[in-house]
Amino acid sequence: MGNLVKIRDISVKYNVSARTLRYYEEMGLIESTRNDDYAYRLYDEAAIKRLEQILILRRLNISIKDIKRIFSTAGSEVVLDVLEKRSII
Amino acid sequence: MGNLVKIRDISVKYNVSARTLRYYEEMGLIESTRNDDYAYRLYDEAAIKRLEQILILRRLNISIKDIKRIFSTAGSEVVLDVLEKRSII
DNA sequence: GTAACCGTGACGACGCGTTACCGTTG
DNA sequence: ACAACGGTAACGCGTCGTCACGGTTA
Repeated sequence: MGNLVKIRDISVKYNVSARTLRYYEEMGLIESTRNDDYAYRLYDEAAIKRLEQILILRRLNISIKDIKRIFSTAGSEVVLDVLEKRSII
Repeated sequence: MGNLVKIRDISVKYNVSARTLRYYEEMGLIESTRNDDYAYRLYDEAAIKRLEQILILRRLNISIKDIKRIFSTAGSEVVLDVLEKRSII
């Protein structure tokens, strides 16, 4: 259930550099959990789902800032769901 | 009918620099007519409409290349019409 | 202990869209 | 004289790559 994944695993699985993942976090697009007894970034299910959406939007050439706006816009879940279901691009 | 407009008039009306307009043309986004007896760029209705669409898409942060792709994609007129009618942004 | 890993911070590169400057041309 | 032309340079921004260096984990 509480499946926490390290940055490298994410990086490999989604073919995104760790640098990019940290950058996305720095830009406020994604969040990682961090325990006190574990100094590294850990990603939960929600974060991973977020990342998948980000990657879809990035593939559509949408800028980080616009993605942020999309996430912080009410009703965007619908759009994101559509983008997820339909294989656009 | 055949209302041809000079670059400066376009520039003023749409608040776009003449340089940018030439750049758009160079990138293949827009076309200007050019008479033999008049060495300067002239824009017809179609070109102006094009430009309006370009400006809308640019305001949406869509790159020049993507705009080109949109223009050269069948069925994009619908999308462009929608964007025109609805005041997105 | 020793690899392999991750953290932060900084610097740099590249592309893009645009502006600024300039001499030239109509 | 006044536009518009087009070349080059430069800018600001965004998205990372990369390196250094030190701490952490397996």
